[in-house]
Amino acid sequence: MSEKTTRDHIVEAADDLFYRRGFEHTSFSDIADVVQISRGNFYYHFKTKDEILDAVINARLAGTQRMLDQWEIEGNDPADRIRSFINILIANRAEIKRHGCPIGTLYSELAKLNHRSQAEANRLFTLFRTWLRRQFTLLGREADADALAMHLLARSQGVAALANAFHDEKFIRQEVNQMIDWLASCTESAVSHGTRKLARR
Amino acid sequence: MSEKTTRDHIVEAADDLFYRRGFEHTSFSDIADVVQISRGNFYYHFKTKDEILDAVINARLAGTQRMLDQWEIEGNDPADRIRSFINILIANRAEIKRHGCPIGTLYSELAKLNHRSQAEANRLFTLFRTWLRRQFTLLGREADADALAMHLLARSQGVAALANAFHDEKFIRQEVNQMIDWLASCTESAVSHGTRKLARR
DNA sequence: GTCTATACTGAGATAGAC
DNA sequence: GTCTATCTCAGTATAGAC
Repeated sequence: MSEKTTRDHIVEAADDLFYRRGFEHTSFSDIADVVQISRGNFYYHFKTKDEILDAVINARLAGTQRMLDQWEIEGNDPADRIRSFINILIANRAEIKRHGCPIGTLYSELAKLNHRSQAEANRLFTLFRTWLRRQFTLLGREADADALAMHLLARSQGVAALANAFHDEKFIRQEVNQMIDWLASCTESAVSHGTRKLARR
Repeated sequence: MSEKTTRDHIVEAADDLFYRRGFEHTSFSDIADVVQISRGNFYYHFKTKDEILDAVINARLAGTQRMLDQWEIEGNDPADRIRSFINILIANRAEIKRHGCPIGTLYSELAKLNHRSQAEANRLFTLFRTWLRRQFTLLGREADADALAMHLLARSQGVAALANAFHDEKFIRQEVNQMIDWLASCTESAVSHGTRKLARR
């Protein structure tokens, strides 16, 4: 099983093109060229372009969830898992430099279009927010876990935006280091504030 | 003098619409409706849509420069001036919540379109970056002035992006307070590092 | 300087053959 | 499931009258 269907190929190509060129600026012809099918054939798989967008968002949601689950398994402690999040900036630095953050730029575009799938796209952010919030709670910062999660999300978004604008990978590394330091200071203050004792190795 | 010409009205309307709906998603008809002229009349003032975009970017550059000059006059010291920058997030919070940062979202869109005016749009970022860098230098942080300027720019971008995604003004206030605190800590460390003595009132 | 009318293009979408 | 042919529409842009 798990032979890729034409539908899968369409979603995959659309995902990539929506990231690199934007949703509105990607035409059926663009996707058809990549997938090597005729434009007409699209409508067997999707009734509208918006349906393709929803399929792409769902694919990204599923992929993101898988990644978070993986981090949950791999990370030895919450701080370790949060570092996995921070490090996606490094892992994807080349693409981020060229095209920004796939989540942030998609949301931004849909907001301008006042597109009905804005809320769906926002769920991508929420996935990270909720996951980070839980990690910060486990870190002994339940009082401000959500604020810390949002803070870290915002910094990542900002770094991606400027790395893109200035085509600067070194800036990503600089800021990632600062975020790692910031995370360490979060852990310390949690312990020193005594909100919760944490086993640290 | 300084009666607004039709051309001025077009640029003004386009500026607003490009911010709220995006460049590509704004049509000549949209602008014509606002300015109350016919579509045909456009081409007396601008030969192409791209020319309107350039005019909009130039208008934004001029407006930004005026604002920075004003802050330079009003601010009593560099820290005060940098706070003026941070506080635009508060001043524009309602619009940011609805449409994001006008500079960041425009750049992001043009990057996806691979538009030839990307570089022009980036000059908006550079204007802030250079100005902030000078303020941090005056603050006694010449060694890392540019890194601090980029850091602050990135945080502003991130805050705008998430405030937009989550429609959350309170988050803007939270983060602005943190940035003000961060700025204070910059000043302290500059003084304690003794890189430069600063007259502080 | 502003208008109306219109050309041209590329987009999303449909119909129906294979 | 995939194709070709075609429709419709919105968008940019042009021509030429006023």
